[in-house]
Amino acid sequence: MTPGMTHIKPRQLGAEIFQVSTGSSEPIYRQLIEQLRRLQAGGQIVAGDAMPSVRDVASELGVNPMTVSKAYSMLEAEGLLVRRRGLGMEVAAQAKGHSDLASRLELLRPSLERIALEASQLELDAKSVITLLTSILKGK
Amino acid sequence: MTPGMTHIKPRQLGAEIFQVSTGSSEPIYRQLIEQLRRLQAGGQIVAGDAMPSVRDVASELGVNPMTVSKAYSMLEAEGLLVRRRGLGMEVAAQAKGHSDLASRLELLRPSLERIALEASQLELDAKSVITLLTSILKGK
Amino acid sequence: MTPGMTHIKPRQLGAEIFQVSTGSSEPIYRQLIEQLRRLQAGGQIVAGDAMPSVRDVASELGVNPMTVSKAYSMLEAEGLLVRRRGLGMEVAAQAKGHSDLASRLELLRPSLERIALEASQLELDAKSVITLLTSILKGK
Amino acid sequence: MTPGMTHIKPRQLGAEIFQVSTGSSEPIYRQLIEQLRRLQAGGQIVAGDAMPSVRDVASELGVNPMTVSKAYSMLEAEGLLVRRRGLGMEVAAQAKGHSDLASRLELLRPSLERIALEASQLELDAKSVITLLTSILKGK
DNA sequence: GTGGTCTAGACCACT
DNA sequence: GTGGTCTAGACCACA
Repeated sequence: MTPGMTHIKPRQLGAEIFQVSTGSSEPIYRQLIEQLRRLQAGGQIVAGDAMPSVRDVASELGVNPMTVSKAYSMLEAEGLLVRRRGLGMEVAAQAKGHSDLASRLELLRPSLERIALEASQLELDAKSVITLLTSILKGK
Repeated sequence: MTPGMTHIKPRQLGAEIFQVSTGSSEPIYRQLIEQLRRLQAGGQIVAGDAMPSVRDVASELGVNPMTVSKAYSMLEAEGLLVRRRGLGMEVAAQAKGHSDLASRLELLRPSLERIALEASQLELDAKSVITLLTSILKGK
Repeated sequence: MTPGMTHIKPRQLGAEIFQVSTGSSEPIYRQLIEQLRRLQAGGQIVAGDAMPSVRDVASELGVNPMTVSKAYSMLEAEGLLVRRRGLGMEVAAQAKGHSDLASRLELLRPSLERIALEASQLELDAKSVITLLTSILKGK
Repeated sequence: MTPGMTHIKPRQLGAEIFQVSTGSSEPIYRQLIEQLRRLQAGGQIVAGDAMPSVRDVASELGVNPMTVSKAYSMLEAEGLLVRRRGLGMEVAAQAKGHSDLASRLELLRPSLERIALEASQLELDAKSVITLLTSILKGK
């Protein structure tokens, strides 16, 4: 491709964008839905990106295709994905796109409040919790 | 326990020790079980403490008494609670009791790892996350 | 029941509120969804009414329970139904309720426009179409 | 056909004879098939008329050429169209031709019965429905 | 009893 | 190849 010539062609996303824990009590299809919402809010997937096929995701994760399909369908109903008949799903143009930092932090707030509740039940001081979280965040 | 201070009569715990979110996909009975485990590891409930009655907890939380009863039964099977016929449940003497700081932190690690995953999907930097968590922990 | 004493108890809806044509190309679950939306807009089902169980509807219609469940889930996601854990689904309080005549007519407009298109392709005059529709409407 | 008026050369139909809604759950190829059946029953297309090319219809409607091709093939199998090698499809001589009014009305009956069902679910009175349909039919 | 989730597998519509 | 729909049947969470 000649430098200076930019092909604005949609990206094909791979099945590895998803990570599920089958042991969790959270339903798999819901894990997929919430991950995709975050990836979209974080700007890691953008309008026009082609989603990995239902079958690819299903075989990669070792789950039934219908489980993935259910997640895709609900994301389509919610407007985050659009179906291209016979071609697959892609990220909707309508999708709000990369949110600003404050909005994204707000999406994390409920999870952090849960942490705070658990920490208080465990009688953990703020410093210990922060230290551990910092090391986990840095380790990634 | 402060030396010189003797527990003569067991403490009666109130239903407010539990907080559940009925909207969550996590089963209510499991929320109850995990909260009680944390309260016990954190030393906030100790051997001999009388648990609030199934009926009180159920009405306080607005859930079905069977749900609370199921949690209590599973905690009894696990050895954390014991059933005192005619008196209700109390925290078992056998219960390991207050764990050390490192052990309690380990109980929080899975939740923190989930936070790290969500944060990375939201493209949030460590500093912002730490700042928000700190403010939430301090606010409590 | 003593006259003058009114029990405001929620009504239990029967499976016969639904009619599906399995031969149609419109998916069964979607037929169910759209029928329920109309019944609600028409005020024939109101907030608090208990929906017939998934199993009842499935056996009455001769379809798989998952098909009915899918319709119920999507109506729940859309806010028209709420799930009462262990008890079944009921019409949401939030549901807008009986719409006014003009709004309900608007819900019928797309179908009527389709009729107009088909009639024009069949070279049918307005009078004949109106006459036939009138007889069908009266026959009900 | 007016006496004295002779069709010497077949008419070339344009792609605009078709109208599809891609959002509908009704398959596009079926929408095409049914529209053509109606146009033929209504006498708007007659034996010998040349159908617009698959490519024209596809680009005009924004659908895949295979979809149009499939509809044409099924109409050919049904005998309504014939394939003229190198020239495209045309309306078959064998086609029954313009049906009488009663027959055409019967083709519309199923759609009207659906209207009646929807109207009853919306608790709409016959008069309102008739009034709206009349205005739509007149407006066209 | 209620609905929810998941699987395995079939068939369909569309590219 | 893509996703959609449906079935039959299993197991779970909750009342």
